[in-house]
Amino acid sequence: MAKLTEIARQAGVSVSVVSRVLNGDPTVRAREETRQRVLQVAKELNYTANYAGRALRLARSKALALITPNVSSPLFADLLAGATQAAEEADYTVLIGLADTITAGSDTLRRLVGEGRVDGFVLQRHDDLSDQALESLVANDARVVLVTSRTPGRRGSVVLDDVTGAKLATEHLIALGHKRIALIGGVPHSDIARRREHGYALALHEAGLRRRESLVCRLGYTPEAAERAIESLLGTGARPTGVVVANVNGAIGALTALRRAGVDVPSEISVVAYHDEWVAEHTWPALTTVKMPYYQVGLQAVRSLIDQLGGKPAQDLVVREPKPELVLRSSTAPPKTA
Amino acid sequence: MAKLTEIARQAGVSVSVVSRVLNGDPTVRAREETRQRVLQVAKELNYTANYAGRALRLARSKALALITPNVSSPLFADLLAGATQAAEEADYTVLIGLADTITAGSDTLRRLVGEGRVDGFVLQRHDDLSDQALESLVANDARVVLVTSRTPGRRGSVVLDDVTGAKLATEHLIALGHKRIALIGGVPHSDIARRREHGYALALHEAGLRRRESLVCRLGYTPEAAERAIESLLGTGARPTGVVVANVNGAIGALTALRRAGVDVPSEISVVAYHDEWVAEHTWPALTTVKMPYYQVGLQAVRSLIDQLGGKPAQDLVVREPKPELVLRSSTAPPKTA
DNA sequence: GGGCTGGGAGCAATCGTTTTTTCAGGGAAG
DNA sequence: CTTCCCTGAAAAAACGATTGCTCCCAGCCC
Repeated sequence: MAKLTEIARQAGVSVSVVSRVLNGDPTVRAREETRQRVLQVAKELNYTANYAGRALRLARSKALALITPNVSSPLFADLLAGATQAAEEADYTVLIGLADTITAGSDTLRRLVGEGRVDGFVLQRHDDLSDQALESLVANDARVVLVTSRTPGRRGSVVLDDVTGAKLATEHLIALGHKRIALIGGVPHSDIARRREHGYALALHEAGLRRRESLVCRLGYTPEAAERAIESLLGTGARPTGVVVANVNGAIGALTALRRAGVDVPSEISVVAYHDEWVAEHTWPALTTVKMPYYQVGLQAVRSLIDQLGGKPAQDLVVREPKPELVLRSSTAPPKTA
Repeated sequence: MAKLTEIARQAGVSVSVVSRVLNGDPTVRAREETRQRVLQVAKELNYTANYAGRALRLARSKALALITPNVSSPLFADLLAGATQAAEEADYTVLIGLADTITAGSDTLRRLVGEGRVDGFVLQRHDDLSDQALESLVANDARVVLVTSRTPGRRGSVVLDDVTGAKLATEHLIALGHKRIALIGGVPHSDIARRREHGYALALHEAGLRRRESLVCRLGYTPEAAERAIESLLGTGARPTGVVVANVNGAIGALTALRRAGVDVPSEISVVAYHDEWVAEHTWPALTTVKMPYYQVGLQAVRSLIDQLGGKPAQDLVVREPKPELVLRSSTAPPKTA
């Protein structure tokens, strides 16, 4: 690879001039002619700045890590795409870290920033990771932006408009005429789960429907949890006619459990899922979902993190645009008139 | 962050001694006592080597990039897990790059290695990426290991035992008594698709069954492609009673198309998918699949890449262990006796 | 003609590691 | 009493890019 010295030699100037010209330093004092020559030689030699040299000098890696509990979700793909876009705009590189290798005692995150490999984190925490556990993972002065979840304190965050999204899903069932609507939500201590439950409750309240505690399950977002939730809901005396599942993977599990129990969807029970992904189109029946703007979350999170690195205070943002969108498929229908 | 000089000062020795002690340099000459003191101070100060300084000096980043067309697949998650494991063993870091941002003219990959951000690539190419296009993406002297696919020439590769896997899937249908077995395969020019088709053909041949060209579709691995394939298969005079779909996502699309056409699975047509993932358990009917050892591919690929970085020649490997495994679910059954 | 200004460009320090080279002192061999 | 070698450790030279300074020179005013 061509180095600065090489370009300087061929252009007949000193390295400092080359560096300044290439970085567009406004304080450079060089004739236009010289500037062009430098640019020309750099292009000919196909120059790319050595990353280590720059990072060493600037004490900045211009890289950030996106930490997630699971990469294998189309939702994460969206988030990643947004993050990558924002990073590119600011000439940053995105590393991806898997949170399941980052257990409580792990110092992976500390090392990442300690070694200067990354300047900061965008962190999507697992539902089970408490605020304290989170703090124990990252160095005190590390720059962090949490996505989809919040944490009290000085870390930044970018979350979805969970209230509106969950409300939209619930309102869809209400509009169809459902009165007994269950919620299969996240684990109780999660702030995400609380917001979604709030949206659900809000929709019921505004429609003048009673919210029954027996219709709310809080077992988590996995298909297995949703299967157990369905079993429990079917066991109760007054079955729901509609179910809001606060996660699309859970909804897939719910469909499986309902099928196994011989309950037809949507004629006996309607199911609407929070989050949209391609597989929702291929379930049986195809899932009606609420699509949330994950791309935007990734985009904002990285922008916010870069702002933070630039010295601005951490922010807590809510992504409201584009708005949550109902994707109508075949898993919802009016309830059978009793 | 503590630096070498700081440790040296506190331990009362020079930086060079600290560096060598910390790196376990066998040629270091220091009294055991001195060595212990250095180690002690380093631990107290919680020292982590600055990555940029080291990379600059060694002209090695100790990082490698895993490039993939889509992260959002459980299969990729397996691959990643294996790759991460192998990387960790050798003290390397894994970056993930998205291939869809890497179009033909893109210099992303060149820059990655040109800037010295990574030492080499593990590359999972999109089915449509030809050998030439691939070569145009990476610098000539870049170290590359291709996964699941091969390329002629000096790049390394690690592939699945596609022949055995596809053969296993086909043999399962044969064992159930099927005689008219279709294949929904990959695009024609792909080496992966060719191997899988070969496995399919081999199974038929060994069972003394005729291979009919009309029963082989080569449209690719997407759900949409498989839907079209099903439509075309159903339109032919002599319908198959069993279908091998060379990719699980395709199989999901196939189930959708069959359902739409009113064809019952498995009573009218059996479907077996290549690759296993969690959602296969939640389709209707649940998909019988062949599970392939992706984790091992990731593991071997990174090991092979690191070997290559160490100066060993590139290798072409086939992962045969653990063996392809048939996961029996509900999408396959004996054919209706005509 | 001396001092000042401002344009044009180079010097050299610096970032944190690694690694080669050098050096001082002491003990053993001749 | 030299001469050598060995031990233990320090000094110094990279690696490549950035940036505050310095230096030089021409022109201009007084």
